[in-house]
Amino acid sequence: MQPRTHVTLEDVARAADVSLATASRALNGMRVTPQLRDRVLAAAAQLAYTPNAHARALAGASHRTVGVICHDVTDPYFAAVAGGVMRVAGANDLLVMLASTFRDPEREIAYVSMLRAERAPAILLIGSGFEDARWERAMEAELKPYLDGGGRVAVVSRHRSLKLDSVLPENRAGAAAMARALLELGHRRFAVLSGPRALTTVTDRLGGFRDELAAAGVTLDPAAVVEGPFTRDGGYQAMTELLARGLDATCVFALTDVMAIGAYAALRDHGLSVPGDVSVAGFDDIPIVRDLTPPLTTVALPLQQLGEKAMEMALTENTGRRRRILRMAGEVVVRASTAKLGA
Amino acid sequence: MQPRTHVTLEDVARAADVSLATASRALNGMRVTPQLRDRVLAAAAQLAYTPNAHARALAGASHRTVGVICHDVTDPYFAAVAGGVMRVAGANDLLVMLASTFRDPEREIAYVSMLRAERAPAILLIGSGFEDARWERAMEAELKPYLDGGGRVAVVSRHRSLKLDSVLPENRAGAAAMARALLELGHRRFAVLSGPRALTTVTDRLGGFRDELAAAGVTLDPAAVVEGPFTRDGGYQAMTELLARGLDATCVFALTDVMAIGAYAALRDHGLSVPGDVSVAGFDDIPIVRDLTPPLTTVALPLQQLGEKAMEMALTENTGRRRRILRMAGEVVVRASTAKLGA
DNA sequence: CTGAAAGCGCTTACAG
DNA sequence: CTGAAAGCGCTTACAG
Repeated sequence: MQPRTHVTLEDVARAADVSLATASRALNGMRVTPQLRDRVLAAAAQLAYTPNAHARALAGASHRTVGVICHDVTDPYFAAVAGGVMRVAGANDLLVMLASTFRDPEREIAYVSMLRAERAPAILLIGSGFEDARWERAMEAELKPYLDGGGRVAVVSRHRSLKLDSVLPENRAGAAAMARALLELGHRRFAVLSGPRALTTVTDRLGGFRDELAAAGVTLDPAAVVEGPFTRDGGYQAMTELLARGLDATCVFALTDVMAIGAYAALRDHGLSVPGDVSVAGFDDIPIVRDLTPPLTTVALPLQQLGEKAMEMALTENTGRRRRILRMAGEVVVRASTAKLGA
Repeated sequence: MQPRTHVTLEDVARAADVSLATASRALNGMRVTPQLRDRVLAAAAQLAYTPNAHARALAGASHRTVGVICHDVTDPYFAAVAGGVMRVAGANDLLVMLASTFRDPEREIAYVSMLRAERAPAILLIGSGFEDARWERAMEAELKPYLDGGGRVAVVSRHRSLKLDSVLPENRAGAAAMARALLELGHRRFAVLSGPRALTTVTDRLGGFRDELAAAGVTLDPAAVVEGPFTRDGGYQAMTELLARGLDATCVFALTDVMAIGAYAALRDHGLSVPGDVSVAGFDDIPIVRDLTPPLTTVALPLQQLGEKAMEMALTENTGRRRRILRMAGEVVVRASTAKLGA
């Protein structure tokens, strides 16, 4: 911005007829004679003074703006988590810089770099990491100096390689629990709407689901696992593809609620009913799935809490000698989208 | 953050054996002998140097972080608009500081103040303003010095009193068009799920709807207008209240899609079907309403564009002598939630 | 093209 | 408690 007429501390000090130091102290609530304090405050108000946050940060005062990087604010999953982050941030008088990578790994690294430049006291990384060695190295190259400089980083739902304080939804266990619940309902033939294999969330959920089925003697046909983007349209496409291949399953497990929503639409467009013709299950429990018809069976994650805990973690010093990991369990919620099959 | 070991420009200059000025110029892509430039870049990379954004801002370089204030990131409406904002911001290498007021007027003003302190080159206010004289005065007291200091402000869907560059959805016209569409379908008895009267969006949409009905000789019974928060649960409560009063309408108009979603749930819980027992219409066309059962009739607003245009407006100088206003029309999309009544 | 130096607006030891 | 002064890390006229 082209500063034109910015009121500075010096203006306030002059108006109150005190020194710069006294004006600064009065404004920051440090010990100052009440009389002087009042004069300073009055002058500041009168001049509509706002301190320059950059000057403060440069001069050593702590900066109250934290950075949050997510894939896409538009996605209900991230919106819910971000909501939790902002709640805690607001309660702590912190401003949040929220960046959307739109799932571009390069951009994610660029944002960390910008946040580093901003000297944000904390950075939150929300969302699944990429399983890509080159990306990991580049990310570490950014994070390392940031951490060395005293920066705090916390992560929600990340990959194993970055050794950071983390809030981890129990994706594997949640998917396994879903497998059991579905088996319990009598299903034996499954299909999966999967996301990009490069995402750790995908490998965890898919692995947990498949292994639990295997433990029950049910094998998941690789041809019944279709990959698509982690979006509503990705779910639509994947479901359509599955249908084109000749769906041979009584139940479709979408690795994400958002994908399940797309699957609903694809099934509807093909004249198939849920759960009459095929059952559908999801993962996450984003708020809207309760309002779908039928309400979606899913693995409920405490989404808002995920964000709150990560923010709290980043705000509190890690006194121990190793990284902190907070695991958050998911809970299967059986709703009307999954049919109980007769014996 | 307690800076411990921050690499500074001086470190880079020393490592490259050049002056501070040359290091700065090389890093900022200004004319420098290729040889020196290479040395500086190499040193910077080697040291993992990141410039201190605060120092740059203080020294007069423009700051690349803009501020966005919305009511609630969690709300699909704001998420969609914010998505548009972030797209344009990302394309311009801008970082976005996104704040959520959670609909607290005080907090909104506090955020503007913080953004002002950050010397953000632009501030976007997303969402309906409050029709409250005290609040307006306080807001103006923050905004005025910010604008005088060269700050840019653009607003999406705001109130009339703040004379700012604005992107305005045509709420009144959209609601009127919806009234016509509903009359066209044969409806004559209406109810409205309204939001807080203090929001300008509410007065516009409600007014447009009511006036258009009146023009057709249909009066909207005041008792058929129920007020609730602009949330899913607010819609649920309002619809429930309406039912308790003894619903005497063939069609319910929710001033917001999010409220309509709550209304669906309330109707379902009362064993009423849409549109069999009662028709429902909304406003906004948030992405999810296409996937509801039945898909919702609504006034479609170009949500992402609202955000994009506002960001573009804030990024481009207002050369004229008066504020810019960009009106964005809504379009009625009739889907399956509204029945056609026989003659 | 390059460098020495001033200055951006604060905070905080350091004296008094 | 108060004030003069140094310093935070850059950028940018101003000389050369």
